[in-house]
Amino acid sequence: MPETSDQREQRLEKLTALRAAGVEPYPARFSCTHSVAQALHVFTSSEGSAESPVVRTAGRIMSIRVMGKASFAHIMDGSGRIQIYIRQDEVGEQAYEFFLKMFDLGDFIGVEGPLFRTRTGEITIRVQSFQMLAKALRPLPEKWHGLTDVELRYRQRYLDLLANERVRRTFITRTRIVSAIRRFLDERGFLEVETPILQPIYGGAAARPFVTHHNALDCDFYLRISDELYLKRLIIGGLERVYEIGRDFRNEGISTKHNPEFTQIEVYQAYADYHEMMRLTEELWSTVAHEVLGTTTITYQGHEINLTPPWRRWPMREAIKEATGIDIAIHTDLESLRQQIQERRLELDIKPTWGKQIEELFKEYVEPNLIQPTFILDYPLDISPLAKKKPDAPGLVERFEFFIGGLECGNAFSELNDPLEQRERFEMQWQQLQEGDAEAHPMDEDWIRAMEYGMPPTGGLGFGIDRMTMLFTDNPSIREVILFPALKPKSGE
RNA sequence: GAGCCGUUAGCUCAGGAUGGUAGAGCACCUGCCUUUUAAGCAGGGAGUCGCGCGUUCGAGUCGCGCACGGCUCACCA
Repeated sequence: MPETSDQREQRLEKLTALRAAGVEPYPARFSCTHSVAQALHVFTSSEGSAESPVVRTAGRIMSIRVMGKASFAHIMDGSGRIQIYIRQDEVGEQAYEFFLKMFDLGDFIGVEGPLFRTRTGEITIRVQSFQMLAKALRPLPEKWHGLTDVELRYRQRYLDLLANERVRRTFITRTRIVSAIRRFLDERGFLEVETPILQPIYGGAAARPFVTHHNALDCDFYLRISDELYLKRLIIGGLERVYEIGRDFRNEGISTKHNPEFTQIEVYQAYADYHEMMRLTEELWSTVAHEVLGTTTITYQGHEINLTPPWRRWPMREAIKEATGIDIAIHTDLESLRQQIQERRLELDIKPTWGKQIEELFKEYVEPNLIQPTFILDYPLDISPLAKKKPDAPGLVERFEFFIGGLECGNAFSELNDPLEQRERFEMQWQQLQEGDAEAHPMDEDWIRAMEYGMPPTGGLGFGIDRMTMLFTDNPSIREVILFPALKPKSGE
């Protein structure tokens, strides 16, 4: 083998040599009797009996230690990692030489042989025969430090998953969370449904959409910013408990808490109100935590957080009053609210409406301190065009958001089901759109028409699966819980 | 969009204030080694120092611009 500098070149030469020797480096199949985890288990449970079990298993070579006429290696499959032991006198001189010359870290190998325990106590396969299952042409990340370069980890997530056990666990947990949510809702009679991602009018949230074009129809579509208005059409249609887990798209800045595409669940239940949705929320989160993590206490960024119901219910009015001294039930117009902010010398951006100003006040002075699970109740009407008015509370709606670990996790309300009022709300939004608010809700005549056929009282809830996963896996950035987070393409690629 | 920081071998990182032949560990190649496990020992190969322009006799190092990334802020139900 000529010496070349490039490891890929060297491996390509091995590939050629394999084929020249009549060995297919990418065979179609290899039948295993055991996964790696099963092999370990079968040995443990048979230890002490006369015959040691023979297994046939496969995996990726993660380390090799050559000691002359015998070698050790570790192989890894999806279930775990096991050591293999290859001896020249066991497999023959030629086969042993073949192993040394042709196999590299990263290659997939199939092995067969009895299990034993080494002098240091590690369960090991004593290889009697082995086979190349797939040749790797590029070297793996470093075995000790793994892969730490954040950009490489995101752009080549497969390497991150290979090298970093914690990352693997995070994404397995994410999948289990979603399964547990489905189980929870299915058991309670909710139907999982699918609604359009390409929508002629976007809505259900305040956000700027992505626009795309349909060639055959020659018209623009928006990628949905939420599922809300379609799911509520299903409520009108008599599907009284529905949910959807799916991707939403918002054309906004990227941060540790925002990815332009993210996964949200939305749940709607006829004849429920927002109090009912609070009970559903705390029940769901604590049940899922218990199923996935085995506990309802999580640790997030150094905070111990208890998800056991009931969670704190805190009206926004009281929260703001406690944090700033301002009573929004007294200062019910923008002018007097601003005056209060000025008098108290609060550092705050100026917002164009009463509701937005309150929201700003809340975000600045209350939200960062909401570590234990908290429902914040009763939001300003002008930032909630789809929620039902709260009786005897002018300017407020029956809406809550919930916060855990300082993260805004979800949003819910008693759904507005009065079609005439819905029209007025949209007209208010249209006014804000005229005044330059790019996130104001667009008028949706088709939605109003649907509601005019009669919509039962309904509770609706939405929350982010990504942020839930962040909390459950103690990750501070949303990119750590999305397999392939949005990144700018490198120029030239 | 703004500020700060980062980008050196396949990977993890030194070097950079003070400009003068580009370094380490892992990985790779050669040799020795039949219970090792971050195996060991001896030897060896490997670089567009992110890209471009400039200053200089000379730039990984200094200056300017650009790209990508991270954090903070802005934006964001």
